[in-house]
Amino acid sequence: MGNSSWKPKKSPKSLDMTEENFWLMKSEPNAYSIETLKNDEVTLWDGIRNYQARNFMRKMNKGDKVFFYHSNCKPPGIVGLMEVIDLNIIDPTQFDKDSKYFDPKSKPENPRWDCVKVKYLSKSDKILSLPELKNLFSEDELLVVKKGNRLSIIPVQNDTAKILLEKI
DNA sequence: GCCAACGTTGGC
DNA sequence: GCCAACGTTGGC
Repeated sequence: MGNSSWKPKKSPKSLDMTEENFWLMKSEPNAYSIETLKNDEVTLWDGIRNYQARNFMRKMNKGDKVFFYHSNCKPPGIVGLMEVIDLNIIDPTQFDKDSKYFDPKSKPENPRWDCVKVKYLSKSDKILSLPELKNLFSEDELLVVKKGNRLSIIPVQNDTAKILLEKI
């Protein structure tokens, strides 16, 4: 449960009507879990190799809230909340030959992949399971949790986000 | 620039 | 382990 009393921020950037305040990002807990983030406190959301997901990260603002979703596990669902604290960071793993995210087609003079930095806010007492999310999400939002969908980042509408915040 | 083949994701 | 639903690749 979050202790916070934050509100959707009113920064100068929010004059931009395309601003999104809430997002959902997926990670397999085997690869990176909410517990790991809690220990790390801060992490780079690197390794995203899907253009649409990358483009969503490019639309993020500092202070945006992100629902952390555990995928490919039992049970899948939202397990916590984090906050975007830094933007437009070149993903270092694309140039790391030892990384599973190494991209030989990406050149340092023209990097293909970038990402955001997030910080831990809270871990849910109880997982918000996929069946529950299917009832709460709009059609667009369901795209991220659809079977076989490779999109791992999606904007969450404010109305949906308010409901989710009550439940995590 | 089409599209068939292929690889990956991820719930079930 | 199955397989639907995608994104990517590459021959033409």
